[in-house]
Amino acid sequence: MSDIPRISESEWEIMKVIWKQNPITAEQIAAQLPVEIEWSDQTVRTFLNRLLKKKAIRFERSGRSYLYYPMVSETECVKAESKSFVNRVFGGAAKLMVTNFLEEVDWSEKEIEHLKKILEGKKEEKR
Amino acid sequence: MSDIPRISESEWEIMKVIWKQNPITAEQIAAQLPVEIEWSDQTVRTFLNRLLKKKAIRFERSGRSYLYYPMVSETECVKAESKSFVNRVFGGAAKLMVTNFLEEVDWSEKEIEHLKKILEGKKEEKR
DNA sequence: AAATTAAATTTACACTTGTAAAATCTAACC
DNA sequence: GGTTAGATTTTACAAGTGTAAATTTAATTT
Repeated sequence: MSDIPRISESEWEIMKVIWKQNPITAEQIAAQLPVEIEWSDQTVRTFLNRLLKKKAIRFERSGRSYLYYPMVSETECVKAESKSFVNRVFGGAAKLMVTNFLEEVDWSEKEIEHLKKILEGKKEEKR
Repeated sequence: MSDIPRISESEWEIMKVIWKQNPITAEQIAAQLPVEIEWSDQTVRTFLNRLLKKKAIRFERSGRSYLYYPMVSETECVKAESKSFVNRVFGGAAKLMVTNFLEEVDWSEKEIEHLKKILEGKKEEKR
């Protein structure tokens, strides 16, 4: 198990909806896509079929329509995609990447405290 | 200027070499790709041509071959690609992403200290 | 049971990507 | 100046993507 299929950019949009709520029908998925996405219903169904073929999702028939379920977890996919990204862009140096982002992002004081707390926790673990 | 062309996974490999060293010939690029990449010379040249077409690089003739130069900076591209990644996978929540990585990665104590220092600096900036 | 109709499946088509082979160009050498 | 060898450019082709329209299937309604 768990070799994650490669999910395209558009397919990610679909997956995010399914992960948030499932089982879910094609129609509901179309309705819950972010407003800036303007796909015809057919387009949504095409992506659903491709995700089915890739075994990223499955369905059960219910009345005249299908109920879709994820077959891969969001965590797995996030991990796989992150790995691919870090490899491509940072040559695998996840640490460089995080450092980069820590510096780029505009953190509030509260967030800074939170991050420091995480680091403290990490440090404890090491003992 | 500076609307970054979309650079594919393979093209990134080429770009990384060009960024590290330029001007550079096609042959040198092929030679400097990581060992695990086994592309024929033709393949490398195909990617070079695609990058030329996308205006990600340019060339100057030198003797019988070309010298290639980047037209987009690594920083710009890293930023663009990071943005696309964070949008796709974390719905734009860079902070969530960083938090995620902070927790996932196995940091050494030294690194933890370094990160904390960065955060301290960030905090200072806010005053 | 036939007709209707909403949903899924198949087909379509252009563009990108991975992977080169074939063709062409041209700087250099004789 | 013609030949050649090395380099670039063009062409190729299958798989993946974005975007749907056309077709088929099957649950509902009459």
